[in-house]
Amino acid sequence: MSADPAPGTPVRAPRGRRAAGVRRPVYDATSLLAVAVGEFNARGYDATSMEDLSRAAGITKSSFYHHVSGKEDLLRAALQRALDGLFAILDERHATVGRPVDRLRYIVRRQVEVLQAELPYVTLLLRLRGNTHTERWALDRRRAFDGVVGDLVREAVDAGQMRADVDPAVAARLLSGTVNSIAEWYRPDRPDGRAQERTALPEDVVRAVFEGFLPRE
Amino acid sequence: MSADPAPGTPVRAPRGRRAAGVRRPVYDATSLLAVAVGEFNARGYDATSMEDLSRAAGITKSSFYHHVSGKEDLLRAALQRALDGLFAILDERHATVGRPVDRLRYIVRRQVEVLQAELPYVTLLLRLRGNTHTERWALDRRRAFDGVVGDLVREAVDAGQMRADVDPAVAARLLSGTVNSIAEWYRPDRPDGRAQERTALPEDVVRAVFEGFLPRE
DNA sequence: GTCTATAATCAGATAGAC
DNA sequence: GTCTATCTGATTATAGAC
Repeated sequence: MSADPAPGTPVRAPRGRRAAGVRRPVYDATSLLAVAVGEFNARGYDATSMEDLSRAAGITKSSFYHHVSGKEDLLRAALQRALDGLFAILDERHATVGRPVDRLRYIVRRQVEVLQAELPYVTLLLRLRGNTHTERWALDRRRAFDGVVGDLVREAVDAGQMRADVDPAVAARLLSGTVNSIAEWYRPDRPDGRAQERTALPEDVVRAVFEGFLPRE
Repeated sequence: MSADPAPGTPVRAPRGRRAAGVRRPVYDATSLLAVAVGEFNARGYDATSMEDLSRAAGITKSSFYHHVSGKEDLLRAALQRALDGLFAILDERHATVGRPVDRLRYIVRRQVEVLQAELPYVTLLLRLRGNTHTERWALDRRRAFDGVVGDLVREAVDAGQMRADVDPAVAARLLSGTVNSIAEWYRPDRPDGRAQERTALPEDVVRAVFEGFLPRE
């Protein structure tokens, strides 16, 4: 911030001064990624321009480019984070040992938890259309994850631990679809006193999916 | 490419000749809508240009504009069709009389059937972000539909016809999410002999959602 | 009804001053 | 690190010939 403009300089407010009390955060690549992902999710990746992103960050497009290398790299970084979170589940102990149906139950619960914890990043992942190389890479990785879950469903059905009168392939799709659909409505920041809903949701999903919505008898 | 126009074919200038045997269909607004919706779903609405649409139809952009008034009007027409299909369900007899849980079961089954029958149009509806006035209008209508279903879930829970240990609001979201997620994988044109899957799917969904994936005892 | 040509605008990205 | 100014190409849409 320059102290005073030279005489004759158009009297502009000192560059970068903001409304009283509104301090611009000090950005780095990570915090700008968070801003960008928020915008991507609000408008859709393709409908969001670099201008939109920089405006959301409170700087110009050029300044934004000083921090990030481009729109698609932002996307890649966000999708990497989502995929890392999901694949980490598959390495956890309860996902690798035990009856297939119990491993499946565990993975579903953890999938909901990761979705809650990394909501914007997972949301972005779930909305990909596959237009660019980056999107197709992420879709492939996501399909690989679903493939592991799908195999587990088949195992559980074969072992008689899940109902056999629904095609295992269809069951796996419905299972993934149910979990993923949460990204379309779950919002962690409830202003009212519903904070505990967060911890209840994974168990609610597991119950609903495995036991159904009809009352226990 | 093509040697001669077939007899009776209007003799058009050589421009726009097509590969041998590839006859361009006679387009009207409806058939171009079908083409457009297919492209919208493949790439996303925002990522699809009018150039993409006209190329998919086999005519130039200008010719395409001769038939349709613009990109957003195509979207509106498609969404109208999807919404009409869904709202029609709510007027059917089994959706209006009987126990709440039975009406709900019926609506879910019919929702899957409409999704199958109007797949591209419903798919487009389910992917809206709300960027334009048209999109927000459709989202509002869609929320109204979900609201009716949500009220019915609450009624069923209050009547003891659905389990009460899952928040009715969450149950309604999961229910809608499960049904809607079908649009992301169901494809009516299976080349193999799986044609009957179409009639099985609605019942599979109803069973899975209401009874769960665990085996019957 | 289809075409070529083009207008008007906006996109992602960069140069270079400060 | 941020800015103004600009480049290049794509986008929606139209004009007007055939």
